[in-house]
Amino acid sequence: MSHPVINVDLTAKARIRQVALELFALNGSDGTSMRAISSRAGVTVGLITHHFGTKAGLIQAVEDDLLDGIANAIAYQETDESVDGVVRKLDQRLLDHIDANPLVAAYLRRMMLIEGNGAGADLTERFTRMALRQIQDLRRRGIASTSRDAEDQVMQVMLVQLGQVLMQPFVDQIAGHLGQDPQRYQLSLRKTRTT
Amino acid sequence: MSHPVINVDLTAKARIRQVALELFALNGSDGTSMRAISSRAGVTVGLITHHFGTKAGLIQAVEDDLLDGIANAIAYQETDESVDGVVRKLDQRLLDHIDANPLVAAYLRRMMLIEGNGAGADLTERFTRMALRQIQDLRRRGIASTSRDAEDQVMQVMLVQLGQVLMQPFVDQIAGHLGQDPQRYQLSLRKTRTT
DNA sequence: TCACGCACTGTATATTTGTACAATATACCG
DNA sequence: CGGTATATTGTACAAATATACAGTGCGTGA
Repeated sequence: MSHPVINVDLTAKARIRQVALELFALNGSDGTSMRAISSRAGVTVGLITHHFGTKAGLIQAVEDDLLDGIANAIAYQETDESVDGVVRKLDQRLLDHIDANPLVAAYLRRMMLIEGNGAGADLTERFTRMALRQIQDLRRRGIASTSRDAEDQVMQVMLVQLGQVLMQPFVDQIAGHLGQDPQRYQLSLRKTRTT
Repeated sequence: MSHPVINVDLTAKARIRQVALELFALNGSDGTSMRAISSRAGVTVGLITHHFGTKAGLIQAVEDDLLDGIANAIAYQETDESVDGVVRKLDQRLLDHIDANPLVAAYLRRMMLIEGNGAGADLTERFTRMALRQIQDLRRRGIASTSRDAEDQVMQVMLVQLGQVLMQPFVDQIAGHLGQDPQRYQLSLRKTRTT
């Protein structure tokens, strides 16, 4: 109920993006009006169109930011040396980043799981390509296993790691309705290759 | 592009419900206007309000129908006798029914995975309670294992069976973007009880 | 100082939405 | 046949929406 929760440390443009991500993740981009964004960000609607042109432009900007954040999170870091531990580190960094940014998780969930055909397909494709690029980068540096092909490794991290994160609220919800402790139930995914 | 694909065998009321489910599953209930429904169903907007009162009433009716269909599909049938095979049969019937009604799967996916807080929470709760009722019915008839508690069995079927169905498009989509054969990758879920 | 660019505001507009309602056709029952 | 309930239409309306645009304030560099 505390609507004008605005972070004055950010520029108006950044604040708009931040609020937009929040509302998009919560209610979808279709379900959030520019007026709702402007009101929560403490600006006028006109400023949004000034900075981002159109609503589609704002969505684009939000997704660019989101993907940049993930790319940075899972990028190569100097501390990565050992060949075998690096894949586990990659997985962990992705999970940490999503854990630290629940709005990112919610947005990805909405887009990747539901809007598979349509608006979300683009984001899913960009995410997939980005992950593939990062893994190929690690391979070029000789610090990611090359025993399996890169595509297989991408499927692994996206389905198993990301998939579990995306599904967890579903588990919690059902456990809640059954009066069970959600902590006791965790979903473990594995991709089975039917050769 | 063949918009007026109307099934004249159905009453207008049933046709409205059918078209509504289709559009709701595809674009969400917020994303589909009553005019879009009326146009595809070959009726006027007024008729929808006449039959269902309001848009919320239509959504309610669509979900009632959907849950009824599932309840019938997984209900006790005379052919069920053996104690051990009946749980597998229950799983299979749920999968068959969802397989035969992809729109139901799409609607459930949207509601249960995304709108967990909000509109979809109600449907998820109703679904969960219905599943619990069915399993308790089987137990009362003595044809479902009572070694585990019913809640555990519900979690099993909902997370493992339903969860896999809901996630499959996600797998296919990523595999498609990686140029892999989606058939080769299947997601297998299992719930781990961290006691 | 002044002119220019940028952030920002407020208003106007056309479109879409859900709902309400009066009017008409149709079927059904005595 | 007559009449009443139900199915169906068409129109009207207020609210919300995205976008466009003309204007205002302000800092910065020449």
